[in-house]
Amino acid sequence: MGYREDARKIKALADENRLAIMMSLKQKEKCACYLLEELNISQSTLSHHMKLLCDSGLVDYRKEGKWMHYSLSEEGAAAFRKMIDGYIRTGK
Amino acid sequence: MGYREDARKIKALADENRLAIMMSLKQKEKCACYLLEELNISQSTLSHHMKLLCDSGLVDYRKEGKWMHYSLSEEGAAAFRKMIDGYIRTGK
DNA sequence: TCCATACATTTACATTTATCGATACGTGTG
DNA sequence: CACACGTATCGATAAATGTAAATGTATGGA
Repeated sequence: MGYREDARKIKALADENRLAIMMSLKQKEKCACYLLEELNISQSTLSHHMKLLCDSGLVDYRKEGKWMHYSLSEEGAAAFRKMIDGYIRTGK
Repeated sequence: MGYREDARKIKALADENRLAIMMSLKQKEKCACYLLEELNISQSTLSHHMKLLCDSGLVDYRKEGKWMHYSLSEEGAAAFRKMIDGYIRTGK
């Protein structure tokens, strides 16, 4: 019936820059200012991308003073994997 | 560096109607005319979606006379899973 | 308290994408 | 060959998305 929510989560990963962010976060937790130096995008654009990734559950955030620290969510990844598998796995 | 190709493949799955198509194909191979009856979209729109899914490698096609038969690709699914895991799996 | 810093939100705009009607293409049938 | 049928492609349009400048908000330091 409603695939909207799943489509929204998948869309969170369906962007070049967000994939680059995920790859960067694989190594370790990073703060927004660090990600901003790695990618060639504006601060507002990065903030937009991080919001989508966090909303999808794939990325966790931790606020420390003025800094936002982002990291991959293992739980989010597990749920994502499971969700994807529900669509691409053959058989019942 | 170049995440464009992966983003394109993920985008193939990032749509409500295409998720519905994948769920339908999970059961068994289906011809386009059958899918057309299941979904509430026009024939040209379905053709567009099927092209994206086939290009991503997630769906195989088989032409039989006038009919196009679509099915999930196990190889495509395996490659997709692996690709996704490369982005969401924590650690190196 | 004033200011600089880090980040989020708003606004506007350009590009991409989903959609459909019309048309073209290919295939089997009479 | 002419036609019907299934599907693909083209052209146009509306909606969604990515982007950045401007502005707002919160935090810490002088």
